Amino acid sequence: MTQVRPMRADARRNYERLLKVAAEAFAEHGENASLDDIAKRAGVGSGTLYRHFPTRQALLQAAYVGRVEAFGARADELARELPPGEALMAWLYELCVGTIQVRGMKALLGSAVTDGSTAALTACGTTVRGAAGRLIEAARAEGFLRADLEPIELLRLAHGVATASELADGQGTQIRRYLALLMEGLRP
Amino acid sequence: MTQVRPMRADARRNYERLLKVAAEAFAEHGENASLDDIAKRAGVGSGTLYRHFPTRQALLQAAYVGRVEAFGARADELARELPPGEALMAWLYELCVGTIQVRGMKALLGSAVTDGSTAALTACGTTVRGAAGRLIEAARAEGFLRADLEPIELLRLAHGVATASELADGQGTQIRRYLALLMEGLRP
DNA sequence: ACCTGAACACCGTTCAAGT
DNA sequence: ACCTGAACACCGTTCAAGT
Repeated sequence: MTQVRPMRADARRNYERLLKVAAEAFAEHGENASLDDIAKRAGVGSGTLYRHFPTRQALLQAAYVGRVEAFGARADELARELPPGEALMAWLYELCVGTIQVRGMKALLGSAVTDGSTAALTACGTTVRGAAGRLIEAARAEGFLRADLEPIELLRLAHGVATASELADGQGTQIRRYLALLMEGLRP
Repeated sequence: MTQVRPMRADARRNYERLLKVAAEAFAEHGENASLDDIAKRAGVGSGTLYRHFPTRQALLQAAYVGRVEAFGARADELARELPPGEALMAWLYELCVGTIQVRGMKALLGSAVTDGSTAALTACGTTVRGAAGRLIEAARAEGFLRADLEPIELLRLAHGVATASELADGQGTQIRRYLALLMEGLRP
């Protein structure tokens, strides 16, 4: 493993300010928020932004890792509170809500379940696939889910449900309905 | 009704060249193809492009109306050739393939089934909703489809299936599978 | 009536100069 | 080692001048 030397104090400060501002900017303007604007608002030169985050995806990912990991933790929480079928359903619902309502999240979660994704993105992908895998296994054991469905496939279909619901009214009012229709087709 | 005066010869020539070039450009670069580039390739000033097509959506729509109408005609063709359930399935399949493979089409079909769409876009929406409506009614009469599903909702869900399949491998190899899973959940 | 293309504002990205 | 910001290439959109 390559040891990561601690950042110089000013570098670390800039890094964190960039993340904070980026999260705000993506939330406000979506995944295409101006990078130049983010740098300016963080009080750094644009070169500094590129030094820390070479691509837009890298910044987007860094800005939202926390939220993605929260989804992972939430899966286990729901697994403790609810019976398997309901836990899976509740988690997918929350995931879809986040996909639509947290602007920028859709792009991130989308590429997290895309076939040829970069290694960097796989961090989010691993988290979310792991969480889904645990819920799915339990739901399957109870006969709520057919056997021939990979976790990543269910995540893609849920992403599709979020997309469909977004087309409906931009909010998430149809998520429950569309999710129920989908799950109906995924029974054993 | 407002009578539309015929265009001046040079205007009509430019209009058609723009459409032709735009269809190529969108197919090649997707819905965000450079408008400036389209104008240049069509041999007109950028102002001329804006005169004919005030927004990107207007150009996208004009460039692909033909294809959308072909989907409408194709629905009736399939209805004649196949039993209702299969006709609906086959049509949705072709629609999903188009959504993924014809770059730029996804944006257009998406906004055609979006809740608060502009009047201009509703042209595509009307065509595609009408076609879906006819197929759905027949499939429902034969007991292939639950009663509480609007045509536009099925179109949104199909759009979701296309999205999910796009995440899988960028091609359409998973469309049939995901569509089958969806339809399973839409039975009466 | 219609077209042209310069002009403006904006954005992403790179890199030489600076500390 | 890290930061800055000017510089470059590109894009969307408008509009005065031209036919």
